[in-house]
Amino acid sequence: METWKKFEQNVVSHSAAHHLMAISELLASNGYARVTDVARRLDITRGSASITLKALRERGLVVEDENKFLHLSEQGRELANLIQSKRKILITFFHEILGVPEDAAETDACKIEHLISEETGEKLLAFIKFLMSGSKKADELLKAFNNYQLECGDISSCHLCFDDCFLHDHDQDNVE
Amino acid sequence: METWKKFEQNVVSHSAAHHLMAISELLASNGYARVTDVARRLDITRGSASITLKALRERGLVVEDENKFLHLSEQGRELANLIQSKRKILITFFHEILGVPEDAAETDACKIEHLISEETGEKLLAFIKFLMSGSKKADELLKAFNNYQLECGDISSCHLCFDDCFLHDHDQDNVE
DNA sequence: GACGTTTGTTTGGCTATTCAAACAATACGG
DNA sequence: CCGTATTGTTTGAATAGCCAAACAAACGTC
Repeated sequence: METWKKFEQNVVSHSAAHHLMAISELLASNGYARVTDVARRLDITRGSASITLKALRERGLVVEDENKFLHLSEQGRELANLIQSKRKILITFFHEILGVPEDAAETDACKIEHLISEETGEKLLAFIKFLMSGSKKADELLKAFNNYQLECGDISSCHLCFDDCFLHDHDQDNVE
Repeated sequence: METWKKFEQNVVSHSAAHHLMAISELLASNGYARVTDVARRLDITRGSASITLKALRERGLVVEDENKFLHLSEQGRELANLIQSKRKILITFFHEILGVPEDAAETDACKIEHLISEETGEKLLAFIKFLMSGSKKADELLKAFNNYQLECGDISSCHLCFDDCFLHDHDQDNVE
């Protein structure tokens, strides 16, 4: 399978992920979640929410009351938590560590939260924990990175020109 | 506009991005790129490629010869390079720095390369450059992170439980 | 020049996601 | 009991991608 086709092969789609998280958040804030509440929260029509939620019910991620109240199954809850964790990890990394403005960080995180693997999420979490552990080494490095960014002026002078920098270092390691 | 709806609002879709990159790579490796070549490279039918490439032609990202040979417009080339740069940056970060296995890093990068903003890409590039600059501080930190990872054993013991760790540090800063 | 291959396009079908609009069921007020 | 509002579902239409299959044009071979 070509790598690029794996884009669609995720546990849940972006839309489905947000339906699950909407239920989770509504339960936490309002105590209940119905089709209408999910639709309102996601700013889509009740019809759309109804259909998507029906599919999630059939997949066993969402459960419905006798009274039409929606709940997450154990599996659904785990999935929602997983994605929410990834989002928080990404926002923290982009904003707190890289210094991307908060709203841009949130947009980027929202786009990719349901796409990154558990493995990458875990490693990134470990990295963030390490950098924010308060250890002298980490603090110094973060400070140094801030200065480095300032020195570079607008890093935009570089404009994502990755190639020139150090891409082939590895190949050339052997050549030396 | 709800943040979560921005998922679809990108310069190009995942599919379109890969059509552009396929042309770019085919031109580099074979010297030419036709509809059939793009289709073969992406492992889709010629029909699908034909339609997607037609749309890209209409958007001015792809140009066609008198002889049906495909080329990228200036804009198309820039876009392809941008996305390719982001992919390389992401792979480097996931694999070289976080220690995610190479194929997992590539899969993750492929999924999100066309989604992250220029700003995040630039900051991430700066961060990578800084960490891989060979400076003593950076090297020590990377080594320390590796040890940290080993100590934690399988970080899976933590399982993306972001919340407990330090999420609310900021709110609590003020409380003290 | 007839036959087979390659190439590019078009068509019909499928899935997922959205909307708008129609509809049914339930509930509340008077 | 009638009218109105709320809720949830269904239906028809749109878009984006994909496939399979049919098709036309061009090229090669003998």
